[in-house]
Amino acid sequence: MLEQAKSYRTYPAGTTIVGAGEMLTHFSSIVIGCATLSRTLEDGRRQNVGLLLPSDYIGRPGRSRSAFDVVALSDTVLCRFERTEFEKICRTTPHIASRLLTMTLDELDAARDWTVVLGRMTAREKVASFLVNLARRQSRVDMAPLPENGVTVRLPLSREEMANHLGLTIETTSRQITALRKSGLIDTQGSRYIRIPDFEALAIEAGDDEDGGLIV
Amino acid sequence: MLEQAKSYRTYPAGTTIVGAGEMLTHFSSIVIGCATLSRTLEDGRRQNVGLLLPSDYIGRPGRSRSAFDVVALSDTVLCRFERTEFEKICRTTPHIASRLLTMTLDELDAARDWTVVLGRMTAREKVASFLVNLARRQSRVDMAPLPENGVTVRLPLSREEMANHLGLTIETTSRQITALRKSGLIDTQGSRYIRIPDFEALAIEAGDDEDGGLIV
DNA sequence: GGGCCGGTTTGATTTCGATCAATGCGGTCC
DNA sequence: GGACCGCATTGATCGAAATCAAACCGGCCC
Repeated sequence: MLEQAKSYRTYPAGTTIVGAGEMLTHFSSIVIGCATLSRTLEDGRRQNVGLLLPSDYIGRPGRSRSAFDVVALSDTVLCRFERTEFEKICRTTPHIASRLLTMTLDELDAARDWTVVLGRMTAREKVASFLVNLARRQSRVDMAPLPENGVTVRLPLSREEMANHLGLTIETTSRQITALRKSGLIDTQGSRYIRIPDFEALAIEAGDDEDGGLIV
Repeated sequence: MLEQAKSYRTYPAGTTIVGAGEMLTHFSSIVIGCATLSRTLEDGRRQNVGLLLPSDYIGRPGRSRSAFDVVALSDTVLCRFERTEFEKICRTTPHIASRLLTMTLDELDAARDWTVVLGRMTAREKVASFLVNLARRQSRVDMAPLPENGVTVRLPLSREEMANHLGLTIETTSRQITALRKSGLIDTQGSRYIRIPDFEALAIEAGDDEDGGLIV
């Protein structure tokens, strides 16, 4: 059933996997790599609405077109099911459907959490929140708990893509990273690696009252 | 089955239906009224992450606590199912589960759309977007198509709640409404009624390239 | 009526992030 | 090596929205 319908496909970094409004022939999940879900306004303003990491899925049963652009940030391998085939599987395998619902509800919570960041946080808090979220997700993907002292995060995005995620410009994003470094909250190693010496301290800077449990 | 497990409950305007982090004993849907889904940061900043109108639901199978505050804006009647009972129904009635998935996917798209508004739009565009969205949703609830000329929207929220929805302050929200009125894009009748003489014009102001079809 | 009270509007000023504009930095190609 | 190119950082200035502060308005109670 599931096994037979499965196929894999690789997208090089920078490729558009699906454009907004285009047909989504497959339901896929990310095996390796990283992609963004974004929208571009006519005048060129762009906003990322999601960051897809391994185990995240693309596409949805019952909707044939994508509402957003899906762009591979790094070389990305997708595990794919033909959409109508997948819908059939959903109907006949309650367990899959229920798992999908749980994942979707989690994504909904994450999207709403992000809404708070975009609507009410300062540039500094936005950057701090993003790093905290990314560190949590990466530790979850790696199946390793956050080390007590010193986490290193690999940024899968350029400054421009970070800015699009945060609703900021490249310049302010860069300035805030510099500012966080000067405050001793982070350490930079090239532009793609950030070490967080005290995770709790950064989480506080992110205005994150919640206990950042790994399992959400 | 469904019929027997059902109960109704009314919440007066201003009441908190569930607080963030509290137990969610029921899965409910709004019958009459209007509620917000919001989060408050320690320093008092507040962001609405959703506006719940009739037919929207509150709660989720598989999660016992609410991630957000749910507050009734007007007197609100909920149709409720005991949560564990509802989960049982979901497992045994694939049709319900699949309907719930569709609704959740729609909410996810809406949350992501809103993310774009919060992240990249100006105050004027935010207010215009909100009015356009609200008009579309109200016309859907009323099951009536948007009249070609002149829609009147009843705002179920105060300026403060609008500001919390838009990631703005009360003052800028109010100023933008005044500005849209002076531009002839809207007409105000008291602070809770807004008439939109030319819906398309307002949609353009909202940076809305999409054809705002009623059925999404 | 008059006074109060909550919400809304309007005004003056400040501030944070955007914009405009260099400069820096690492990699690659000649 | 040197020139170039794409990205990132830093600097100077501008502007949109926040903040501070004052009217305004409608409803309600005395």
